[in-house]
Amino acid sequence: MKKILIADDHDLVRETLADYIRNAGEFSVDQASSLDECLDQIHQNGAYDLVLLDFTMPGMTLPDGLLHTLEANSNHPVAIISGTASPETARRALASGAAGFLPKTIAPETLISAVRHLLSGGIYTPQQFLESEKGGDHAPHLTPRELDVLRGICEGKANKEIARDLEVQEVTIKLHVKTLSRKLQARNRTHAAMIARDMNLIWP
Amino acid sequence: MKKILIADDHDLVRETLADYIRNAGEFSVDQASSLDECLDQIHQNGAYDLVLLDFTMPGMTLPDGLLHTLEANSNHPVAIISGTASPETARRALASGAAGFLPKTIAPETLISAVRHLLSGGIYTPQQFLESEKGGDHAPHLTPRELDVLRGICEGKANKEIARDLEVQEVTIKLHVKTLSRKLQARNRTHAAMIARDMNLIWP
DNA sequence: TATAGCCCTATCCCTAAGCATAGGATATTG
DNA sequence: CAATATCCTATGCTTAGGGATAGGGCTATA
Repeated sequence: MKKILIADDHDLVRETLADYIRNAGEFSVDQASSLDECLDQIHQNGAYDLVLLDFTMPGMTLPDGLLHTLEANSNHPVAIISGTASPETARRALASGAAGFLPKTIAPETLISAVRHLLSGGIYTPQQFLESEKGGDHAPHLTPRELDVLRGICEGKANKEIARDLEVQEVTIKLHVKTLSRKLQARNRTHAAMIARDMNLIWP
Repeated sequence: MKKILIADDHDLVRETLADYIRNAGEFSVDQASSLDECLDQIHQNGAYDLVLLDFTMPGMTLPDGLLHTLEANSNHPVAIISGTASPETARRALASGAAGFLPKTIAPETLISAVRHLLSGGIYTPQQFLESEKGGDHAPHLTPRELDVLRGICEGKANKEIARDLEVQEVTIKLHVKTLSRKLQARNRTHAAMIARDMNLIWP
């Protein structure tokens, strides 16, 4: 029987979901409620045949959280499951090596068939997320430093303050703000903050 | 048999959840996948004994979405259910007339008992959300105009741009930005945007 | 009618943000 | 080694954001 791990911090959602998948009778399901717990489970129980990762759980980021999980799971399929899904995010997830992207808006029966498909090595993405695949829309790669600055922006800090925290000059922060805004295609810091949140780029 | 309406845009979550509650054998459960659909259901089928409203669904805002639902449902209990729950938000929901606040992190069995409690006219809130009840932390009331400006801020627009859209002078926007930032206790527009998103004050 | 809340405007001011350009210091890697 | 990427700094500039203060007009309501 195939082993599946579901990682989601919402007990209510995760457990009813795990129940539902178990009731299909074909899978054994384990659970985790954070990224750390997820990695622990994998290390303890060995690689799973499929890992379903919630996009908005403690410790989860894109792409790092996904990459860590893939590595820990010996590159067995890992799919992202999310409620607040944008096509852009879906593409980022797939580009980073996810085997699938499952919005929580899909029907339960569809989920089961998606799981079967993923277990047999397939890639699953709903049509609507592939249709809007406008060309040249790369997943922006932010450097560690840029992420530091982005974190500060998201907390509403001023450049000067971020500079103090990171122990660099204010001009340097301005530089990072400019470049990361370009990469995110944001028109200013506020926009960048909102985009960052949409994309789950940061984690407090 | 008590009638319950669950409104959540995530089919997967809503349906597995509805199943779970139905399996308790005490309730009949209807579903809606947006605020509008929720209001429609109430108008068509009459008031429900309990409505569970997802916090992050199309059309949902606090407090307006909640108030509309309460009104439509003849003030029968309406509870908010949310994944991204902050104590602050919980307090805002309760202050606006919600009968309860159910984070999606609660255990499924706890949910059932909470539902029973709500149906008998009680108020349900997890302890942790009441404990951190620091005094004097009012739910900020933003005027319609302030919400308009806030929407613009969240889209990364400049004051000048917002002014053009709303057909007023730029100074007016600055005024609104200042006052709404005060009300939200934000240090600047970026911070205000993040807080607004946390509190679900805005909807595109 | 008086009070209060909301909305709009004006003027003055200072600081923060953002852009461009240029250069130096490290690392890593083909 | 040369190429690349990242990070930091500097100078100079323009515009945007944010704050204080002081009005006027409107509407609902006590």
